[in-house]
Amino acid sequence: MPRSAPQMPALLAENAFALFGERGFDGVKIDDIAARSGVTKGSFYSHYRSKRAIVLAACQHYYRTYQQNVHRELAGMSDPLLRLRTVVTMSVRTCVIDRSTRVFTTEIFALSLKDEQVRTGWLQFYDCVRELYIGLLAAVYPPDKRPAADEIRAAVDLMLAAIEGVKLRALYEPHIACEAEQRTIVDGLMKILMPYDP
Amino acid sequence: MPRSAPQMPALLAENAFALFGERGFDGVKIDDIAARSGVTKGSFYSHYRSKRAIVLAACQHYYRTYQQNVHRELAGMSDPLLRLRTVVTMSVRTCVIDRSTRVFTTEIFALSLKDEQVRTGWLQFYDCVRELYIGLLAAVYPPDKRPAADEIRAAVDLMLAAIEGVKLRALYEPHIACEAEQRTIVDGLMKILMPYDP
DNA sequence: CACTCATCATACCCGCGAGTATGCTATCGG
DNA sequence: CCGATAGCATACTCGCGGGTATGATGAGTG
Repeated sequence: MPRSAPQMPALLAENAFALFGERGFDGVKIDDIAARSGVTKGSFYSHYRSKRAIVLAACQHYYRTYQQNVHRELAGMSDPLLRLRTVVTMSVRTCVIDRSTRVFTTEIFALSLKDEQVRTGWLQFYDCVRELYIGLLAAVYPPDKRPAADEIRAAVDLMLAAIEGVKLRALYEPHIACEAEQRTIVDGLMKILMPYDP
Repeated sequence: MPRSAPQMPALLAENAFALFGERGFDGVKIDDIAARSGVTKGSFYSHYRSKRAIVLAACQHYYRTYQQNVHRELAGMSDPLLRLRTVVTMSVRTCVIDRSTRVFTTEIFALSLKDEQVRTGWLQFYDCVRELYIGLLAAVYPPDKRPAADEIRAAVDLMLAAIEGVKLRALYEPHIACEAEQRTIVDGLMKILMPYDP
């Protein structure tokens, strides 16, 4: 077998993700992805059947990376409130502050309008994130003071909706998407999750 | 001068808006827009210089139509709370329930990533809407019980952010984007605007 | 050492759709 | 009634980029 086989599909997906985040799906050609991975178009097509396939692969790469980062970060952390705030902070950093990811996810939404598989992939990821937040938020309260399950769910849904809104605002008012504002945003989101606590 | 001159640019913009809402910017060819307007590509280009130009024109058409609808609806209405709720309801109907507008605005966001003029156009529109909401919300309170200006602004910002989130969710869970759910959504948004009132 | 087959490179094809060149036509000023 | 011209149609060009055909290479296998 040739030189660089086993990592190549993953490498292509990773580079595709990076390029898509820079220039959007339509702004990236197969040749670009191949070139950045040190190969040419011909060999690209021996790993992926079409452009759509690499887009899907890039999505999977993003979903996997996100989850890995979350779980790595949470690994040695036990205080429930801190765990919650950590994940909120990560979400803000990933979805709002980081321009590349913002571009990528915005493009996914536009693509979801036309492509069912992209849509279901994102939905699955989104469900995971939502369940994660529900678990983290529930853990903050002692069992006897814990709000009803549907209240928790509603708070999480609202918070996730607000993140999308903030992400959008960041697109138009870039000054809110900087490190300095991060704390303000996180505080606002925490307040949505726990409206009656400090 | 020929037959149907003066309305043609507006007609083209209107049809472009409709088509973009059905199939997205890339899914619509100049020929489609021209055909739907009863002309051919040749004459299209005597009104608009490029595809980008018609996209901009379609955006302007959307912004103008939205504002006209709002002001027409509010015209004979004086109760402040009802005025606020009316506009929220219109926003939900326009942005969330109506699939075509949802597609159109989602595409605008993706395009805004690449095109400065599209971005500034949207920003201007968004500012108008925000100021409109701030005025409507302030009017609900009697002057002596009115919250601080920045509290009102924060509530409006959060509500608008939540609309974006709901719009996004509607893309993935279409069942929430139906007439039946409209009331629930509006109630939720009103609660964000006025958290401590019935 | 031959044989195989996955990986990769080179060189090509081709459809699509934005934009253009050119000429027709009907309305309007004179 | 007669040019002038804006609005329009027809028929083209052409670049771009996704996808393919074909052949080289070299690592594992018997």
